[in-house]
Amino acid sequence: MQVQRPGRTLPGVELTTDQVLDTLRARGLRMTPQRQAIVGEILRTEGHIAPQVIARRVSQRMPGVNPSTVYRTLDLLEEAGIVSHAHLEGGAEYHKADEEDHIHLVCANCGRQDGLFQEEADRLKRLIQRHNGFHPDLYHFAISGLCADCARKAS
Amino acid sequence: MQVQRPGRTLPGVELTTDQVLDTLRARGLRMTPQRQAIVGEILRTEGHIAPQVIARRVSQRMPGVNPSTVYRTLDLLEEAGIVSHAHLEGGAEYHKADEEDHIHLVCANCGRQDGLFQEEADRLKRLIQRHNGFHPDLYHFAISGLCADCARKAS
DNA sequence: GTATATGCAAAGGTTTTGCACAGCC
DNA sequence: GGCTGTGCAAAACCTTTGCATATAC
Repeated sequence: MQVQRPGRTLPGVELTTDQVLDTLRARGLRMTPQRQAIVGEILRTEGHIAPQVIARRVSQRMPGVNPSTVYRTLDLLEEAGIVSHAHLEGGAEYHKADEEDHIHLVCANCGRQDGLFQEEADRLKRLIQRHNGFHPDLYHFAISGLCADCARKAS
Repeated sequence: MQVQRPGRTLPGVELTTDQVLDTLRARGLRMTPQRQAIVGEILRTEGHIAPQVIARRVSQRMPGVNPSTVYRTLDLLEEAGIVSHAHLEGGAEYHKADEEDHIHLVCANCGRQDGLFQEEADRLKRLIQRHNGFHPDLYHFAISGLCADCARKAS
């Protein structure tokens, strides 16, 4: 039984830099080298990544890129529906919007991350909806807890 | 069907300043006027409260109390198991540890807050546990979404 | 050419830390 | 009296904003 990463890159839903470029152009926005680097960093990341980490990595590849550019680009990519953010222990982190069906399970002890499958997520959602008709967005906050290994050690 | 607040102060589980004092003493810690004010603010709050808000309210009642004292006290109260923090949209917020059975449902649109009942929470927990034996702590992060009213308006 | 993006610098906000003094036990 | 706790000030972060300059289209 493997835990670590679900690795569920749905075939055909893979986002490319070209698609991003098209989406930006359609909105009258421009694809600059800086944006390419930022988008590339996110596309290359499986799961989520914090703005500061993006800023650090991007400025390694392309020295001089300012953090403010990263933050502005993230806002813009989110408005364009290309990325989304979720709240994890250390703050907001970003991920490809097409990975949104990924509910973050984070082990509070070892930091290991896992994700629920769509079917499991749907069942959770239905259950919560029964409470006063609340429509949950289970992707927006992580779910903290203990992974099986850490839970075993703890007990 | 009332949504707003569940108001579930379990009878008999009410935490008092005296109990807090005992817990601190047992650890060789002291009860100062500042700590009394901070603890009082948390006890008086139903649900959760942000550190900055505690700092503001406390310094209104007792001018001169420094934010750093608030942060240090919160850390200490959390270590002592008196309070816990949960992550909401605006960052970490604190609540009495004995209110931990309160899962935060937060409407992303109107900010309205609601909570799941113990039974509902248990069912969610069991469902998630089936995934790789992950033991979720559903109180640590809020659950974002749309309340019934906002969901209706949105559709 | 022109509107959009970027870098830079500064400001804003929250949280942490070091240190001398105050005060609880 | 001694150890714990506090205020103050500064620093450390992260993030936002204004503005002049650069650049994608």
